[in-house]
Amino acid sequence: MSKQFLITTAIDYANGSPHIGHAYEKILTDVIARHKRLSGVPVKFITGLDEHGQKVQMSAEKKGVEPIEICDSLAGEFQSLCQRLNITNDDYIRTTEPRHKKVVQSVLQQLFDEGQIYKADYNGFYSIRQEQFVTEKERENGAWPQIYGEVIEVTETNYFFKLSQYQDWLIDFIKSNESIIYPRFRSADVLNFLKEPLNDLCISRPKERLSWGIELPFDSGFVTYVWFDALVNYITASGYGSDAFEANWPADYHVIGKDILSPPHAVYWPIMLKALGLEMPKHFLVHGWWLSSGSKMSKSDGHVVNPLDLIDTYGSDAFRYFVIREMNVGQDSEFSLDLFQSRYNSDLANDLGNLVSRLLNMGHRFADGTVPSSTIKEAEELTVLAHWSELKEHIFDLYDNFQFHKALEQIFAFVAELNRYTELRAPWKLAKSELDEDKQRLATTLAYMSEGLRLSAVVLSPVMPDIAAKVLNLLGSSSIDSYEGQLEWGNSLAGGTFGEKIILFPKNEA
RNA sequence: GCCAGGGUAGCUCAGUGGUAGAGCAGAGGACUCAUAAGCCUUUGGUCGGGAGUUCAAAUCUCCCCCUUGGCACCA
Repeated sequence: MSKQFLITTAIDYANGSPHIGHAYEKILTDVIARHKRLSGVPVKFITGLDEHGQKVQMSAEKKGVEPIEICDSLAGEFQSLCQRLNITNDDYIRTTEPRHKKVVQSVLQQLFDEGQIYKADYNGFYSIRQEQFVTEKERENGAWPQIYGEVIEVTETNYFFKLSQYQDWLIDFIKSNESIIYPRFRSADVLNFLKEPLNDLCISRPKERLSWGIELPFDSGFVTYVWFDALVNYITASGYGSDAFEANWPADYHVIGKDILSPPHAVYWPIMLKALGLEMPKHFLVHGWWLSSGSKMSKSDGHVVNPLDLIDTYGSDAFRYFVIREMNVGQDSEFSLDLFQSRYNSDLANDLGNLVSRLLNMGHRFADGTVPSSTIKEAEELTVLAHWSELKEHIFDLYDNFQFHKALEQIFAFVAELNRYTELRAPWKLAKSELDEDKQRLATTLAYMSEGLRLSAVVLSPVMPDIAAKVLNLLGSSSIDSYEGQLEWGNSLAGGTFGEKIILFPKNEA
């Protein structure tokens, strides 16, 4: 089995409902996965849910239910989000699954046997109310802030992972693999963090404090805590311990938010893998956040609009288009209903959707519903061909370098070119002419509009899979599962049947 | 406080040394196949502030301001 392209999202934490950040990360990862598949690369795409820990246990107690009930419910919500967004993940890993527990315990046992995990006392200040340790840094003028309630000094025994011995190795590794973190400037955060000596990592919690977790295989009085649970999901889902693992690992991209790069993904995780003798992931793709100063956006009525509601109102492809078009991967981005509607109306409805409408209408009216052949090539056609040639040249470079916002901008500049071409040719005028050359121009114009739209649909496929398929069907063609042979300008649509006229992006009266 | 990202037209953003750009919004026009869409033309910016380097700075250097993150046994 040859190596697959392995791409993962961070797994979501089961302590709240999905929001736009969760949706974005999945869409971004899905776009990359789809693009790779269309490029002919076998892909394994993993996402999932992180279910253990204090917060889940506490909210279960508060609600008077078992923790797993909360997790099941949230797993349903997150998986349903994936469906609504048309996410093509190949696996959905939940950290409460037996396969995961098995892997976690196996790696913990291995490291314990090798002496890389040891037992030690931890002395610190513990807030009974918050059920967590607090640090000296949080003390204000010698007193603990009120939210912590009573704070007592306690000594607790725990297990520690020998993180610190790998510090020099990690610094060297990151410095000598500059491209591992995208965008690169994020490496500075990690190296900055690594300037201070690392402490060994506390990886356990006594069961009296936390029972909702995976038991340490070598001490039933403890569960493992966060890192050796959540991060390990990546190798669990890659089939660690089975033959499949070879074909999957290492990850090509871990797609994560900027908040969890350092230290979890860029420090703990590489060191854990190093200690286990496994290969390093090839890249971390670090995205920014959606800023929603406009999250309470409806000025007139003051209602708070949940961005995820837009999926149902406008369709998943419109939502996918918006987040991919607006976000410069790595930077933060602004979200507002106005911005969404502006993109929807002008790019999707007016430019793309309307172009499809006018083509279908004219195709039935002036060409008996059959896609004509192009028979002539004059200046107008040459301009369109040149534009496509230019776009074809750059579009995949942009995709491969995560410049999706620019890629979409350029695809829609090409759609605008098709609108411009249509105006120049004015097929509605040509249709009134009896001249043979005008009939040829008319046929050619409809053929060019069709072919231009076909090619647009092809390159839009990773971002708007449903719309791309619909457009191709309306042109009498069928949806694609590979770019191969699809990118050349030609006459392949000729003779096909135009679909019935349809509004691809209806404008909602608001 | 330290480190990093961002601060460019009303809005969202491109643009890293050589006469300020795009899309949207606004204004005007011709057209009519189309989702009152599209097309053409056009208004609009002392490029966060200040100083410096240079023949030339949005772009390089320094200082400052605003903003978003990181520097937590936080997920």
